Amino acid sequence: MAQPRPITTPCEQCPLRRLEVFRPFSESELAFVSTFKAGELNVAAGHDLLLVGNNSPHVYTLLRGWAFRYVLLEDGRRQILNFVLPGDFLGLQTSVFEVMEHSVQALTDVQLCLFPRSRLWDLYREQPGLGFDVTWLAAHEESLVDENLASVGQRSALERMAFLILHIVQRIDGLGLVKNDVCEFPLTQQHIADSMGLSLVHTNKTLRRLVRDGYAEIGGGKLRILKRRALEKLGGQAPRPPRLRPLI
Amino acid sequence: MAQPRPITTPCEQCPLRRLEVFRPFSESELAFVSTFKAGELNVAAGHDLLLVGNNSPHVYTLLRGWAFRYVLLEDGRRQILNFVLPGDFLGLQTSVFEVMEHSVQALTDVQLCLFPRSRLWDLYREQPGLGFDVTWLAAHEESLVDENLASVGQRSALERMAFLILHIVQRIDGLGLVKNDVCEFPLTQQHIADSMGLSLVHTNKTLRRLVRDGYAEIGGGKLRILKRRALEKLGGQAPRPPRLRPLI
DNA sequence: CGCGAAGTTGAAACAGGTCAATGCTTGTGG
DNA sequence: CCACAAGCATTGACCTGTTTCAACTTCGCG
Repeated sequence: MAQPRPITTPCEQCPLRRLEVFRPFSESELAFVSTFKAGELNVAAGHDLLLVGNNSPHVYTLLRGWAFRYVLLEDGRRQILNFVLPGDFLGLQTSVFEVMEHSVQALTDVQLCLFPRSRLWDLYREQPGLGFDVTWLAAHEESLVDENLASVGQRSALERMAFLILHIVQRIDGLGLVKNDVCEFPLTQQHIADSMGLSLVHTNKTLRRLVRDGYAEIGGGKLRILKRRALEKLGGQAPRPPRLRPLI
Repeated sequence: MAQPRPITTPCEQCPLRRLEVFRPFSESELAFVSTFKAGELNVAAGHDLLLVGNNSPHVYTLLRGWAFRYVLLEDGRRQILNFVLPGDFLGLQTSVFEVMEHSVQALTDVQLCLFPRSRLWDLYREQPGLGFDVTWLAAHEESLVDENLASVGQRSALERMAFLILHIVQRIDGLGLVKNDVCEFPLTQQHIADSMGLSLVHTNKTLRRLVRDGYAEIGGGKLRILKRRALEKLGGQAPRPPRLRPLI
């Protein structure tokens, strides 16, 4: 299920780093990250990367694939907090609070860069700019959850659906993975339901309606946006240009 | 409404810092924070401290009083993201993203410590430990929103109410402000409704029910916990010991 | 004393939940 | 190549938690 691997993708040749959403790194920053990286980890879809209550010796950057952060209530209800895409940083909580307060599960097969927690201190000490970047990533993740909370707390099922779709497309787009308004979409309806705080059945009905009314198409692991304007009006999403971000 | 003031509470005599929830600071950390602090700000209840889209030249620590972070949807619906209590750090987003993505409003009259954003870089450079603390605070805030999202997404109205009450009491307790299961509680039902994603009317009915069934008492700006055990079962909150935290 | 903000309460409407059945894939083993 | 199981999607019928609407009360304050 989870197997460490030698490094197949050195940081200097990281395919993500070439993307223009990621801020250019200085020589010394890149050098630091490069020695910071201790290995890679491949995990198959459906398996947990991090588990609530645990305390991993590593922190991670998602290199390939999709994952999601979630919590379980006592009785098994699951809330997906947000989806994790390439370039996102994972496991900060184990460094900061000693234990994870949520779990993270692979949605597709994923590949992660693995960094030893023990050296996180060095990062702050030797590369204050990267320290700031870690804060950036933490604040960024919070802003994702903020938006999600506003959606779940205030919007109707159809509005939430529109929001989720746009939100995901917007993020994927920043990674250069949207062509002609089409992108990968590996979520099952259960994932959608759990992230939006809706029942599976109602999610299905709402999704059907959204498709029937021609807003978008979903199927075969792909998503196609058809009426972007209308979706934006529904979901209340202003189309934002992707923000220049750090990549650790 | 908002008036800067000379410093009346030097960091060395900060009443918060004496509390045992806050981790002890070294001489040099304290010295840094002390010169970092540029002033104080007093804001009256009901006024905004930070406004979405704006970009304040300062970051803040809440010294006294309550506030809340919130976003407004286009049509005026409001989602309260979380409540802000003494010791919490505010305005990080203006440093990290250039603009705020949420607003912050004073719930009671509040007093804030004011730090120049321009020196935040110095903090990371000169005091890596404090840099890490800022990350800590960002991650902590996220964990508050995570819990809130799980509550709003998965729990029934009554459960959410129980969760909110316990959650607040737990946080206030860390500040030493709960005596005999009684604490200040300045929220109106509208605040509660907007934080839980419920209508005002239903919030009222649920709250009434909670009181009628003897779980807690609310009134006169005070909250009294009566059946803690039962509330914890309802709200799914394990009583956690307050975590040792940094205070900038 | 009177006004505005906050809290209460009942009745009716509806969004979304629950239950139950059916189909469609896909992968596995015989 | 077929049978079967397992996971996911779909749909209808019914039920209920929550919203909405519309009073009315209470409280604090100028």
